[in-house]
Amino acid sequence: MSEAAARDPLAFSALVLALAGELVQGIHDRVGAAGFDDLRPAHGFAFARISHGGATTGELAEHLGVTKQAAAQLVDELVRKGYVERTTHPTDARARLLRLTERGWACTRAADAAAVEAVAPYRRLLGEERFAALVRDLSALGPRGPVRPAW
Amino acid sequence: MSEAAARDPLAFSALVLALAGELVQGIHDRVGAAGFDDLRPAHGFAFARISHGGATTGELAEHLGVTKQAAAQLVDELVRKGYVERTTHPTDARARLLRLTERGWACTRAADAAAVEAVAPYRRLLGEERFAALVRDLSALGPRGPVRPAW
DNA sequence: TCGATATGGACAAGTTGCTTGTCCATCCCT
DNA sequence: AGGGATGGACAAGCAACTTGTCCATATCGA
Repeated sequence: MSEAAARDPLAFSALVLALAGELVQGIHDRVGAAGFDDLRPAHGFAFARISHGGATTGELAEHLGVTKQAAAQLVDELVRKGYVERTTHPTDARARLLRLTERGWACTRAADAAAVEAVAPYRRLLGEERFAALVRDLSALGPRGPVRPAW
Repeated sequence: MSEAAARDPLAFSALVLALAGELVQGIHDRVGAAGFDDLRPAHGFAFARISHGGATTGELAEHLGVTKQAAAQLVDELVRKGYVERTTHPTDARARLLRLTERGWACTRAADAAAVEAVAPYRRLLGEERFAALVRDLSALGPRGPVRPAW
């Protein structure tokens, strides 16, 4: 695949997709092993948004690239499992501000540690210098949009 | 995000995932615009496997990371839409060998062209040299496993 | 060569994570 | 104050998957 990818954009895309899948799976597995085994990757993407100063269900929906009903359903589940709490919104009585509970924060920390471990083999494989260059170039590409594949 | 990604493996993973999503979506949109608008990205991943010398439903299932029932369902749809045909397997009377029809090949060619276009902006952004380095490093990471995110 | 077990695939039913559709309360603008 | 926009809840529907079961054929050991 290595040589093919250099010439074939389709293979290149598959490569990026497969890498993303491995990273997500690797993180998910480790987070599960750390005791948070009642979550799916999508929940982690939600955490990332909520932890960043709180969020409303609508903002979460946009961030995840799904309808707000789907986001509300996901939030329901997180509340029921004790990771998230709905508080009153400071400036909008209609909205509810989502915040992480202590368990939610613990899971976030576990995910951070899991990500370090999941990325480590790749980091080692390339060496620090080439890995840094990879991160730099990927960042330059600056993909923006929902963090979750939308298809 | 650029600077964060350099230090935060979680952000790095999100970056790779978002890029993969953009590439897949970009290819999918262009293939649809080329007249093959009755397909989903998963179908494309199936084409890639079938075009490579044919495949059985079971092999396809493994390649996609789903059960063979799911793969059979997907194949049914592709046959119904005229992209794939089931032929007898040369050495195993139980199995059916899947092959692309002419329409299937046309779609594969369209996907190739679409991938070139979808990748082009990124290629331009980095320049040929850095892009080649990116492909080389990604290839070196050598992710293997189902092409479809399994979660 | 024959019997036991494994494998490819079809058929059926159930699950789930999303969708669209509808409604109400609250906000914002004039 | 009135009217449209927005955040969110409730309900129903759907599509892509799953598990479970069965049959035909293949493979392997005695």
